[in-house]
Amino acid sequence: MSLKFTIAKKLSGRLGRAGVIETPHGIIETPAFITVGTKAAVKSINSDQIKEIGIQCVLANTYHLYLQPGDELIKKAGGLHSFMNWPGPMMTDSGGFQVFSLGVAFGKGIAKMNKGRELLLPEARPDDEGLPKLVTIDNDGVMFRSHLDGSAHYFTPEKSIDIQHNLGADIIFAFDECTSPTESVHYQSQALDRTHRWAKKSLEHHIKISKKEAPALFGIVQGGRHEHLRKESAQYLADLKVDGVGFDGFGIGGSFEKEDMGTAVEWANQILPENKPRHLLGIGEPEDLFQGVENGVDTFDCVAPTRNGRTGTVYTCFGKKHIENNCYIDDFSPIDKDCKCYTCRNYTRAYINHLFRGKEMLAGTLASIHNLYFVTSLVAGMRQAILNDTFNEYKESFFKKYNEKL
RNA sequence: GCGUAGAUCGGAUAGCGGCUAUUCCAGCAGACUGUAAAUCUGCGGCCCAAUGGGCAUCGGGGGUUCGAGUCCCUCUCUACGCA
Repeated sequence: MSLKFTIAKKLSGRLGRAGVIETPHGIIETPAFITVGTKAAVKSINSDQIKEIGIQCVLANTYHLYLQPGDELIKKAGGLHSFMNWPGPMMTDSGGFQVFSLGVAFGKGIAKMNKGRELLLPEARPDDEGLPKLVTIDNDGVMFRSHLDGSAHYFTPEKSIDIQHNLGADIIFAFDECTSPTESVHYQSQALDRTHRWAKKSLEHHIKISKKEAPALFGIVQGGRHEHLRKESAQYLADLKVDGVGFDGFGIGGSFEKEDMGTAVEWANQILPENKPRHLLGIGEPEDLFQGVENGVDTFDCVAPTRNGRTGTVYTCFGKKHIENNCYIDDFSPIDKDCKCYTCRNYTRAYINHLFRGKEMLAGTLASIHNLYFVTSLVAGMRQAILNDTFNEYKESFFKKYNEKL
């Protein structure tokens, strides 16, 4: 519990704020975009590149690293920072998202963010036919069947915390159940009770095993798209104390209908204590980042910049583009002419188009560097705009171009 | 000239008398939000009163058959072998 958070300036009329989180491995100036390095690697990017992009913090994943190479091995390596040669701040996710992604969402087209409300209609819900069951939830924990080799693993809050302590990130998360928006209010409520019980167990166990250089622990707000559940969750976690000690900060989780995300975040942040950092889990498209910041989110992590980059979609100030499309074959301009990233300073659309068509590994690297720079800079710009009292202008001028879709 | 084997979408292939011609690659487009992901999805001949329907199509031509990419004849071309 070595986390200091200070607010430098608030966004007038909204919940947003600019601040600084201090961790044992350095500071995070917020709002900040944190990149995902699931298996102790930001896919296709090395540490020097992460640094050069301006990324302040990397989030790795408990579930994946527990399965491979094992948290004990990473502990033996001296922890994640040393193992992956990343000296800056780190977070680890608890495995709660895999309860969702390998569970209800597995193979059924339910995502972190969903478009349209059809999913909510019972008759439109996808069935389980022919799919392996990889997740079984009970009140004490979750049985995962490894997606790698089918072996069974039982995760409890205590186990997740143990693993995360071994991994050694600066900020760790309580074990939670990320639910699908297709679930009924009744189920969401039951799942929320479970997530709260696990939050308490996570905190208890964390305190019990913490030594001097213990990580900071964030509790995770759930509750789907229901105002009373989101608020109940925020209140419960805000009030939760074990031996007088509460969470160091909070995560906001869930799988959303696109239009529900902002309100769910706002409900939670109206209740969560102002003086502790709030992390919005798994959100990273520009429009969502703006919504998050306005509604009081300090940090975000998301796979979007790297996954999009690796699969040929690049962010530009005029919207997202498929760099592999044939209109870029002989386009010798950079991905984004105003971008200062390594990729845009040195390479053309034509070259990156060629790399993708030729299936060169460098394609994913260059596109990921650009996308990470784009998103990181976008959020850094939001911070600066809050500090300068120009947030609305910043937002307006961004979307004026971004939605033009040239 | 003779013999042998072939010719199926841009390329490579499957099919061995039966209804909707297979798959892969390339091509074109799309998706991706706490990473089952350097992955996945759709399209791929022509026509139309197009959320659907119609007509084609297996080198060319002819034939056998209720029915032919598939069997037969013939021509063309390709590869290999022999002169």
